Amino acid sequence: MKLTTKGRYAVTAMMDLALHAKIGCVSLVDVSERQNISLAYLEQLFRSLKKSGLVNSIRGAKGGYMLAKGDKEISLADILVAADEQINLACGGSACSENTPCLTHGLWTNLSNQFYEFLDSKSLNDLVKSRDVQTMATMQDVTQIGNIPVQISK
Amino acid sequence: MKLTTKGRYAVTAMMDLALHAKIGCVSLVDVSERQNISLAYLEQLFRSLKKSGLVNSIRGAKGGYMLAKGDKEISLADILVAADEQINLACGGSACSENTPCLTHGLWTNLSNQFYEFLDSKSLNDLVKSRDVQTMATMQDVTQIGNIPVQISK
DNA sequence: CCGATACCCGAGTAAATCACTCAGGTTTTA
DNA sequence: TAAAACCTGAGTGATTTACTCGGGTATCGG
Repeated sequence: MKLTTKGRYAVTAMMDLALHAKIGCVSLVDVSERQNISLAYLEQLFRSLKKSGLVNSIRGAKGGYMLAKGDKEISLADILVAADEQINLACGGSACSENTPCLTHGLWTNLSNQFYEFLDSKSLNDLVKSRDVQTMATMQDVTQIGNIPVQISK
Repeated sequence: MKLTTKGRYAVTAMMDLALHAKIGCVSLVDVSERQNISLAYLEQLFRSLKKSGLVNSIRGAKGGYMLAKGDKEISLADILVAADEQINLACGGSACSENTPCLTHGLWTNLSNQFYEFLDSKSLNDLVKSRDVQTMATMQDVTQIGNIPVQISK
C-alpha cells in the first residue's frame, strides 16, 4: 500500500498553485525550483492534471498554470485520480474473476470505497491552511530571492 | 495507491485458517485449492507470516498451519505488515530528506497513520463474521467434495 | 518580426518491483 | 520407508515506475 511519486508530486504541485493563486498563473519552472521536481516530469504530470480539468494553462511567455476551480472544490482524491493514481485495493488477477470472486473481494472493494471517501473529504484548501504547510511555504518564498513577481536575475 | 497481491493473498489465506480453525491445522495444499493460490507462493508467504508470529506450523504428514493467536487478536494491519506490505504513503526519495522535507511530508505521514489505525481496527474475526464471507466459505467447503475432516480421494 | 519563454506531445529507457517458479532440503506419520 | 507436508535460497520474466529526450507551437517584449 503505497503511493507513487507521481501522485505525491501532483499534490505538491497543486498545493504550490493554490499557495500562489493570487499571482495569477504560475510557471512550471517556478514550481520545479520551489518544490524540487524535474521540469520535464512536471510537464508530463500537468498534461494529466489539465486533461482532468483541474488546471487551466496559458501558453507563451509569461504563461503558466492556474487552478481551474476553487481551493475548496478540489479534493485530494481528485488530484490523485487525475495523476493516474487509482484508489483501488481490489483484485483483478487470476485468482478472482467476476463470476468466481475470491473470499476477500467484497472486503477490498469496501475498503477502497472508504479510502476514497476519506481522501475526497480533504480539500486542497484544507491542506493549504495547515500550519505546517503555511510556514514551509513562506520559507520557500523567502529562499527564492526577490519572491515571485520580481525575479530579475537567474 | 494499490495493494500487492502478496498482501491480498495473505489476508485471504489467514481468513481460510480462521474459517477452518476448529479442524486444528490446515495444510497449504488445502488453502491453495480452496483459494486458488499457487502452492509455492503460499509457502513463501507463510514464511513471512510465521516469522511475524501470526501462525504456528506443524511439520510432517498431517501437518499444516494454524493461527498463533485468536481471531480477535489479529488485525488486518498485522497481516499486511507481516506480508511486507508497508502502510506508508510518505516520501523518501530525492525531493524530500529529513532536514529539507517537502511541502507535503507531514500530510502523508499523517494520512499513513490514519490508514494504519483504520486497518488495525479491523480484526480477522470481524472479517470472517461478515455475511459475504460466510456464504462464500460454505460454498467453497461444499465444492470440496467430502468437506474437511474426511477427504478420502484426491 | 525575432528571440526568449513557456506550454505541448510522443516516445523511449534504465532501474526497480512483482509475482511468481524451481530445486532442493527436513520432519513427521502411517 | 514412502508419502505428506513444511522449509529455504535463489532465480526470472513481465510489468511498472520515474523519469528523460527531442522535438514541436503559442505568446510576449522589444
